Parts: sequence; C-alpha cells; structure tokens
Amino acid sequence: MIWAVLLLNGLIMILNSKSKYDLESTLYSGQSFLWDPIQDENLKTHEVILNKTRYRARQIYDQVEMVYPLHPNETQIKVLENYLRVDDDLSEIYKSIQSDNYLLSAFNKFEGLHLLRQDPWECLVTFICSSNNNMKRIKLMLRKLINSSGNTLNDSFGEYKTFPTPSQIIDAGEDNLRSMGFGYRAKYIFETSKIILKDNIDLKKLRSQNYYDNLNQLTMFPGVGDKVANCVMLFSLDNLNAFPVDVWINRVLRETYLNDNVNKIHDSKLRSHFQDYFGENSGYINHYLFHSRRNDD
DNA sequence: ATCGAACCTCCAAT
DNA sequence: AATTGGAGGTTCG
Repeated sequence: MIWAVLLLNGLIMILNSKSKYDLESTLYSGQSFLWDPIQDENLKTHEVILNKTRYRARQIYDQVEMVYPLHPNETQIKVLENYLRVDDDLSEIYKSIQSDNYLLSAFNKFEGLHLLRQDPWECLVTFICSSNNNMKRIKLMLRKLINSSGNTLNDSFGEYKTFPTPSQIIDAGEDNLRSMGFGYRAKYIFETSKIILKDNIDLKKLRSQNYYDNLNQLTMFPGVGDKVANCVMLFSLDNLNAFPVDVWINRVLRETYLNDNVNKIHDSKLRSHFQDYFGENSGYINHYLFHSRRNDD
C-alpha cells in the first residue's frame, strides 16, 4: 500500500524492466568502468554521466530505481532505460539457450545481469585502455582523462565532468596522456582520436550494422584487435552475437567446454567457433561466462 | 601465415 | 627492501 502511494505521488521512479534486473552485477561486471558507487541514505546508489547529464540509480527489489535527475522528463528516462537495456527479456534469453550445468548455474547466480548499451566512443577508449591492464588502473586512467580533458558542468549536486571528445583528447596530446599513466596506450588513444576526427566518423552509425563490417571497421583503429572490437560491439553497438575472447573466457572455455589445450587455438578462431555454438545471443552468454568465472571462489 | 617478444605502469607476491 | 611476474591485448619483427 505504501508502494501505491509512493508510486502515485511519483516519489519513486522505477524503470520499466522486462525481467529481473541486477544493477550491481551489471554495472561492475567489467563492461563499464565509468560508474561510481556513492553512499545515499544507507542505500547503495550508483552514478554515471550520460549525454552530459548526471544520472543516479539504485536497486529496488528486482528492479532499478532512478533517483536522479529528481523529476526526470521522458527523454531522460529513455536515456537511462536505453543505456541499461531494460527491454532485454532475459527469461527469453535464458530459455533460448541449450542448457548446460555451467550456464544454468551462472544464470541462477547472476539472474538479472544485463548487457549495457554504452556510448561507443567512450566504450572504444575504455577498451583500448584495458589491454594488458587491470580494472583498478583502467578506472584510474579514465578518471584522470575525464577530469583533465572533459567539460565541466553543473547541477544541483555541484560540478561534474563529461567524457572528452576526440578533439579534446588530441588537444591533451600524447605526452600528456602518457603522464596520466596511459603508457603505450597513449599513442593508440591519440591516433584513434585523430582518425575519428579526420574522417568524421560517427560510431553510433555502426549500431545494428553487420557484425563483420563493424569488426573490420573497428580493428582499423590502432590498439584495437579482435577482443577489443568485440567488446565495443557487444557493449555499445548492439551486436549481441559479439564474443570477446580474453584470458577469463579462455579459461572457462578450456575448463568447461573443450578438452584440448585451448591455448593452441587462436583467439579469433575460438571466437567464431563459439559464436556458432552459442548462436545469436552468444554475447550475453559470453558475459555470463566471463562474470561467473571471475567470481567463482 | 604463424609465433614470440616487447610494450607502459602498477602492485602483489617472493 | 629490492626484484619479479602478471594484469580482462595489440603490434611488430
């Protein structure tokens, strides 16, 4: 009854999710490094900047509550719902997959884990940074980049920064990027920014385009190989059949799906094999395998 | 074509 | 306390 009152008064803004949503698993499962947990009235709230606006969200039962902007307009609600992929019907995806014990256990343990629909430019920079790197340092690098090169905006919580555009990264310069701790990735980020600017590339136009066309396009950027390209496609370009193969996926494939020594098989060959094996939602499966394998102790 | 090594930097484990 | 090796890969020879 309290619910009804709160809902009617518009005090609680619950996003319209098709199935159970596990916000924390989703935000911190290694697909985005741009969310920050903040303490809010003893509840765990999470913050991110999307489309130059600050957004805050938290788990409420099996759904997501949008707690900021305070009285969001339709567009703002759509932005967050779109980003969080609340329309994905996970129960359909769980059902569509041929059952094996490892996946069943993963679905059960992380029920509600969603893929995100991130901004492709931010996603591209993020995953170029991720090579030979760990989550903590990736977050630190991105934080430094945003703080030093992004635009400063204001809202009722105070100042916040937007993600730098390609030209802002070019303005920073490769040396500056190195001093921020990017290491050899500084050149990749810098050169990629130059290409995007010079060729006037709108990465969002790659959405829903052919998987292989996107793969070819993305791997033309320096610092982007098969793995990074598949991450960008899966986490920002709606290519749900993308299948990034990293060391963790390698492990789980070797331990659970193959008898042979997987190390002898090239990553891109593994990738295409398991795309065929798992089918059109292989990207979702990939992320459950990845997250599950990283959290199994 | 294929295969190691090298690449920046941080940090946990010797 | 100094050194080594690995970390959610890519590139170069």
